[in-house]
Amino acid sequence: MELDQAFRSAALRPTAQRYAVLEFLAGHPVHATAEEIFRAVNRDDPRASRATVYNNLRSLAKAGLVREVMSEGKAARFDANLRRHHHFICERCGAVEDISWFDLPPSAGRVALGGRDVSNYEIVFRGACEGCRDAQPEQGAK
Amino acid sequence: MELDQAFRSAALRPTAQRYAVLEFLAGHPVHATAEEIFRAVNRDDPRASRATVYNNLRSLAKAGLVREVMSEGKAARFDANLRRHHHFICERCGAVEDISWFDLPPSAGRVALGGRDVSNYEIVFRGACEGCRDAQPEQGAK
DNA sequence: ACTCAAGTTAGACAAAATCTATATTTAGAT
DNA sequence: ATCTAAATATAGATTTTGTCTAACTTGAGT
Repeated sequence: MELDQAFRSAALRPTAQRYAVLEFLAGHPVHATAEEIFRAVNRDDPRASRATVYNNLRSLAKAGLVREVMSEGKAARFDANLRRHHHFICERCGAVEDISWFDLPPSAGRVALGGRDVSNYEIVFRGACEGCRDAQPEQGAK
Repeated sequence: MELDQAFRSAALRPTAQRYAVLEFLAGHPVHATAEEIFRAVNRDDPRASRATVYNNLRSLAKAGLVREVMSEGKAARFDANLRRHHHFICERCGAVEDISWFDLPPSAGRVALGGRDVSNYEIVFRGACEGCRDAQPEQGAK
């Protein structure tokens, strides 16, 4: 499976717990919180303590197999989508969706960025997702 | 002062505590955490409890005068939202800097965004800020 | 089999945010 | 000016999120 591949190329030991964390994230592209991952991993067998989940999220992140995505709520969220992508946040239902990658025109922001050395960027869009857009346009009063 | 203006147009009561929170954020564009705001506000007079600071950050955010900016650490960070802007995060020193606003070309991402209704967006750049770029290129071992 | 380092663990701890119940302030009516 | 209802503020308890510690387990290399 390609997860083994990922571990090998990252020179990271694929322990049962670590594997389970990565497997969950790879199979659930929903930007799970550490707590959700903890519960999911413990539903199946290789039990992992909270500390282990946090430890592994950190080692996976350091190896580049997972990344912590910025989020508005208090709990950190993680993502195993290794392809570059942008994000869309629905302001009505709170869903966070991946947007497939497109480049900014090379000139964009050249002036605004001044002497900074940009190695990466990401666009975060906000608005109404398809589901919410089709629902009640505003719900009047409340 | 323009803050009164802001309160009036948001139909939000400018209580001493609320005013102090907004004033601090407007005067310190550094993406403060709630804790920093709490301490700053209590250095001067109108003392505010922690709960009040959180309450006011939320009411100000709902009124659009302030916004919670996404951040990597665990503590939420806030920004007085008087001008639209992008962000730059230095991957070496962790600084978060504001980048003056520029629009995305209207066609950008049209396909990738599908049927979503975008009402706003923000670009987050990463890399080395001017200070870090000029410092040691990598620092060898560590 | 023995050793050492990496990994895991439970639970204590700390930090960040929210909640609760009460007190205070304010805007508007009288 | 006084009263009342709604909005706001408060201290402290509580919950949620994340980190730390110290003991235990595992496995690769010898």
